[in-house]
Amino acid sequence: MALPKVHRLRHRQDFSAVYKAGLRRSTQNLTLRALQRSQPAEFNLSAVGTDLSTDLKVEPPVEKVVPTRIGISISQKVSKRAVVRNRIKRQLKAILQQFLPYIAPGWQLVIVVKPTATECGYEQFLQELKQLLISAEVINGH
RNA sequence: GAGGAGGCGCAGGCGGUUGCAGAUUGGUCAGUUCGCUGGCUAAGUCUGAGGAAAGUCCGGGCUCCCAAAAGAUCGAACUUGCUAGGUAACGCCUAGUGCGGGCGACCGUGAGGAGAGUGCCACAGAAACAUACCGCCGAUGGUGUUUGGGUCUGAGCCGCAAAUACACAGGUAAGGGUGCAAGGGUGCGGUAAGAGCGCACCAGCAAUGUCGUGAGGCAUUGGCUCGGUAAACCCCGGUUGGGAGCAAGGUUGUAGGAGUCAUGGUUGAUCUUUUUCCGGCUCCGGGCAGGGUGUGGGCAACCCAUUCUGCGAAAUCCGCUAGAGGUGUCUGGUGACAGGCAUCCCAGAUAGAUAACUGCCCUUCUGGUGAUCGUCUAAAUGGCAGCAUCAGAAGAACAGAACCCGGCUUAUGUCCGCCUCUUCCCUU
RNA sequence: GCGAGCGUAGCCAAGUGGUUAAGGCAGUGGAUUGUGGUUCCGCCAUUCGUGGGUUCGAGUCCCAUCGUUCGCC
Repeated sequence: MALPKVHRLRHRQDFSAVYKAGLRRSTQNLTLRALQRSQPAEFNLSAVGTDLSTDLKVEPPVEKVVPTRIGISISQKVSKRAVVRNRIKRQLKAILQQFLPYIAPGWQLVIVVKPTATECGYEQFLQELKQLLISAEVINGH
């Protein structure tokens, strides 16, 4: 289970924009940074995804659904072994795949993994992510 | 049966469902110079990590810059260093030589020069590179005593002889002691005492012969003998053009020049030679650098193309996966490897895809059941081993491509599998 | 991708190849004091990250390896 390309944050500016303007929530092993991107002005400000914004500009009355985009940040400080880092990323992606339908459109999320997370399992990540998304009010009222 | 040595292989197999990435074929949207390009999408098809992908310790390919290439001398760097071969190359590999270790199979080896020079060798010791502390000797020389001889009446004297004392000059490197190390070792002769001073054997060195492509091996002869350290500086030999690295570089964008009046321009330095290099001069032919705007025509001016320099953007495209490629087979070679033929196409992500669950088979282990032969035993309804079948468990660990290859090193095993050899014990 | 440094007691650390590795803080034993502090005297490294090698001798020199820190693009 992994996220399709549409729902991923892919460029450096995306991440730095979220870090600059987004809100911040954190639990023991994870940190969530989130940024709502519903205003069209913000599209122009952020130099990201020009092809996407042009698509929207062509037909402004039809509210095309802006896809939720998620990035996962995990540094070498968490673990020096690539296998460990990749496993954590895959687990987080699988969880987010389940939550994706409940997330309000237009959010840009970055999940930062803290160095303590090496010992955590799937269940731990599931709980913490749920907690984070609810506290940031990213998940709309079902 | 027990212990050991060396080498090779494998990284379970075939499917299913869901999901991700790429390719292809469609569909659709946008742009278009009508060639196509890009985005989205999936009814389908195909493909999707490793033996180390790792560490980045070496060697290359590839790309750009210093015009390029070849040679000579000097310099610099490498830190390469027994020999022969293999390789695109290597500090890698193969086969050998010497030395060291092991009963052996086998293993290790940073293995040029200390007889070119300099430095260092703490403490101890006399002395660490040329010296003598204790000791031994004191033949010879010196001094003294005694005896004899010579001379002489005698005292005495002596280039006299013998004996003896001293340990003064001196000799010695056997022995003691110190040390990692004290100038070959052992034995016999020899000597005042000793000593390669002489001889025998051994070690080492040199020469000659012989075998080997060679490192070296073997034999003979010779003069007798030289401290260690070069992973201290260094000397010698060898190798190398330097720098940067796929974030190279191309493409694209943008800014500023040049658009030719130079007599020549280079790789660490100097010199020489060559050129399908760049540029210049002379002569001949062509042109007065090209295209456009402008103008009657030209000049000027401006724009484009060309060329140079600087800057920047984006993870859009190319580079970007057909290669010193894999597999099979034959030939040559002791071998590393080379050659021929056939056949195959096998990841290309870019905040970075390869995952989750599951079915059958296979392998191993544990337990049960069954039949039959083998073996142990005096004997078996008992034990051991194999076979068939059933049930359960395990199939892991180390670890994730990021331009690509060749090595090295490190990590790792389901009590993984296979082969060869060696030592000891028991039985025949 | 390219490059540079550091590992020495619980902590901070010095250390030309030559004793059983200098200090400071901390710890600990004793003395001083009626008690505590101060002060004074002691003790504390089974060996210099690990494994090989060179050397008579290695924390130091060489090689390999592990960990860690930092720089540039």
